[in-house]
Amino acid sequence: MKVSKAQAQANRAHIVDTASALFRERGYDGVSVADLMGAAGFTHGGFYKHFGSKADLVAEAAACGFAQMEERTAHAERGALIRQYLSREHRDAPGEGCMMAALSADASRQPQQVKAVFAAGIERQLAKVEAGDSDARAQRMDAIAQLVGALVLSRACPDDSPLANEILEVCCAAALKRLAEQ
Amino acid sequence: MKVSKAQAQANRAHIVDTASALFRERGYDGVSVADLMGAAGFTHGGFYKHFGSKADLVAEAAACGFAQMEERTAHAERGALIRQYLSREHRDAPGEGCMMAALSADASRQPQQVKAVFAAGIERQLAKVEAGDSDARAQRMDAIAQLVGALVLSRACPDDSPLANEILEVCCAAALKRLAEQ
DNA sequence: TGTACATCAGTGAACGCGCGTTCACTGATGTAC
DNA sequence: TGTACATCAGTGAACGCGCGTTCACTGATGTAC
Repeated sequence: MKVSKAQAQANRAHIVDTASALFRERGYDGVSVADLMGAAGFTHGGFYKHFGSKADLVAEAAACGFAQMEERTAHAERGALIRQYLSREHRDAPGEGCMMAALSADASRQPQQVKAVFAAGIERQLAKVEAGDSDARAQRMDAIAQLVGALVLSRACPDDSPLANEILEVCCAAALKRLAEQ
Repeated sequence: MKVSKAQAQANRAHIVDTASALFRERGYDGVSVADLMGAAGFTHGGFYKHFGSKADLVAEAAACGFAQMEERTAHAERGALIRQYLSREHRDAPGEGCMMAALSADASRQPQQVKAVFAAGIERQLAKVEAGDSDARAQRMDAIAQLVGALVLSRACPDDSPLANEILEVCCAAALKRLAEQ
């Protein structure tokens, strides 16, 4: 049963979108092609009508994840962004959250092609400061590292444990304090 | 060919040690039982004379990795530690490096038992400040998050790329500055 | 506009492969006398 | 101390299973006349 070209294109985008969420939740090795296609509402065989291999999808899903992140944070105020980033909700829903925190470690074991997508995504986060202002760029880089590290560490602790929550609260306070001082 | 009890115990420790390095390099899913046993100098079948399952080893190798980290950093001066932590050498040799940076994301997808080992390891890092001094504890937690985040982000960038190196340098300078101010 | 045919997104069985795990076997170690 | 036997760490073939990938097939879409 063939579908219209427009439908096929929409289905493809839906598969990439589903992959970008599942990969963030379970890691690249934690999602099989059959898992993914099932979650997207298809059978596994059709995957290769859209992608050359699972590895190809990994890079595309990474780009999709970064784009989604950027859309969602485009119009937020900085303090609110920090609070949301280091919230329990964000920690417990990686599938819709930050690519850098969810998949950087996985990306570091992927081909250079995938790492390039991550570097481009990180660079766009840094590019939110005025071009050429190297102090502002450094300050932002430092702030992002602290946020990513705090989220990653909180997620490594037992679910909703005191230490997991303490890390979020303490690092959120520290990040907000630096924002105020800046 | 049986070996002496002392030898068997040493072999077991060697397998755990090898696993703790390989897991940090390739992630939990990137190391098979046969890979590991081969790297340790054995055939795969003997694995189950020492461990109930691969999952059991994961928790034990995590504890071993944290213990190794603690030994290696026990007598270092703080500034030197920061410089070493955010060096290219550390970034490019995760197998002998920080457990938090290499495996926190993997740990977040592992059973609670593994997460408990990570929480205990993180707690021991925090416990290096005077007990009861909550400001010092918070400051240390913040500092650790920034270091872990910087290393994780640098590793996600293409190997030895300008951005990967910039992240290390900028975050190292920021960490050292905060250490001096404190 | 209506009809005949080619296209190709999606299906689901099947492929080889590497995984975690099991097991019969080996032979030096450790023990009982 | 010397001898006979039990133990069990390590070997390597074999197991079932799920993986990524392939392929013959389906049938609505898109196209040619």
